[in-house]
Amino acid sequence: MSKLDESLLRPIPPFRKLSRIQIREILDQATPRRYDSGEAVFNEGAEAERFFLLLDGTIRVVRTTESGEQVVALHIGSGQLFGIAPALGRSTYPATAVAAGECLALSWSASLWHVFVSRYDGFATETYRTVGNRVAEMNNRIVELATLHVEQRVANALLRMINQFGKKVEGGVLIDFPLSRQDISEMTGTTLHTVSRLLSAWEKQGIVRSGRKRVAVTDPHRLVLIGSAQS
Amino acid sequence: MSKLDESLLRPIPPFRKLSRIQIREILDQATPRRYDSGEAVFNEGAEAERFFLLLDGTIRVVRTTESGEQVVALHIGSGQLFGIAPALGRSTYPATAVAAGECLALSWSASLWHVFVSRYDGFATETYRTVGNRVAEMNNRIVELATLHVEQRVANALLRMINQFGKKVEGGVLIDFPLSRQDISEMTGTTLHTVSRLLSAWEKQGIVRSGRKRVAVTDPHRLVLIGSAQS
DNA sequence: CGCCGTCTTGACTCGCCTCAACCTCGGTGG
DNA sequence: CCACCGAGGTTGAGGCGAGTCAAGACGGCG
Repeated sequence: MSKLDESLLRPIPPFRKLSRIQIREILDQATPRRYDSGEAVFNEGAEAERFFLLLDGTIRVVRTTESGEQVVALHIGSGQLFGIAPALGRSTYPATAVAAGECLALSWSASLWHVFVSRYDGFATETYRTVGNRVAEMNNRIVELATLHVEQRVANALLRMINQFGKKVEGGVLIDFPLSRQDISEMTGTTLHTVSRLLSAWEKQGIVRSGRKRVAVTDPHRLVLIGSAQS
Repeated sequence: MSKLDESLLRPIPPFRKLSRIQIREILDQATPRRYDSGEAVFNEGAEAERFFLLLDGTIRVVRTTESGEQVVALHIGSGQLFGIAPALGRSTYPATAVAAGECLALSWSASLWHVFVSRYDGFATETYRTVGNRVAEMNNRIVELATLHVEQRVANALLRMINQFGKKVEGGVLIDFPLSRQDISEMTGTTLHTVSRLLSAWEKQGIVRSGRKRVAVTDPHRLVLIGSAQS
């Protein structure tokens, strides 16, 4: 196994205050691994034996209902910790993490969590800041689901995606990982049919351009209007 | 100001491992206060200067959309910490906390948070366990809102309420704080009209008994069936 | 006693889900 | 190299769940 470079962790908030030596320690305990598109990193309900840091790619966090429907809880981008059940005193993962596109992640044994927290200055604080952001995001989704119409929810979901994972291309911003109509419907609590209809309509109006598992937004401002249209 | 009794905090998880002397220290720094029904403890967006422990009553945590609609994020029962923005690295409260019925709470300056965490064994761990539970609950609500019908969501909301705040009375379990149709609709993302119709129908079937700001469940089992009815 | 907040109930409407059929494209194997 | 196949996407028709509009009853509090 080739040695991991210290510069990998340097810019990531939880590790920002650490010395080169400390980062070396942390890296030496990490297990790197590649995941194929669609592969599960861990499964809902499984023992939370490890926690993860995504180095490259995008992770989709999914929950499955008893009746087999899927709901996308959130997406994780590179540089973010995930699977941090140990941080919240849980012994099992609350959701399934699936690689959306090819991914590269480090992982550590869950038993190291409290070691990191107590030994490394700023690690806990920064990590809980991340948790706080996710909680805030979840709260917003609850409010959205409870008050907005499907059209607005889909518009907002796309806007969130381009903010988090947008990549500038000529004539717009591309969501930089494979994203099907079905995926979007699972993020917004609707059906792939309705999403397809909306994207078709928006394409005609020049707001988005989309294809097989690919969505680019060409006119974000119009989407903002749609997403916040009152009543 | 009369001295608070140490036995108040003893049974509460974050303080369970502490000595009598430590609890005394903590109590001496606390400010107790009573809140009238409907009074706000703190407001969404305000500087998070204090964090709270609810000693008695029930707190409703509410978010307001730009268009003025309200969404109930969760309810807090006695013995729970709330307004713990500092724990998640936030400097403002993400939601408004309103007393549902008369309440009594202690509060501490936010600057004491990191003191508590570092000085008192088990405080951090137990608190983050609480956060974990709330995150799990939020996740469940997202899944519910995204996949279930209104009838099922209302049934599940009532079940959650009787589990958390239920009080046995003859012929059923009463939700032990004032809860209007409007409140229930704000918890489930629907309208007070629909909630009223559902409760009327359930009352005819002998599943609930309800009145002005009062709901009691007489047949929880039937509600469970309604709440998980497939398709 | 009168008023206002809460609750109820009917009638109507429409957003979005369901059902169904078909299209398109990329990958695979003969 | 081409034919096939299946996953993903599109689009129409129809129906119903639940929101909106509207009117009135109930009941607690000042």
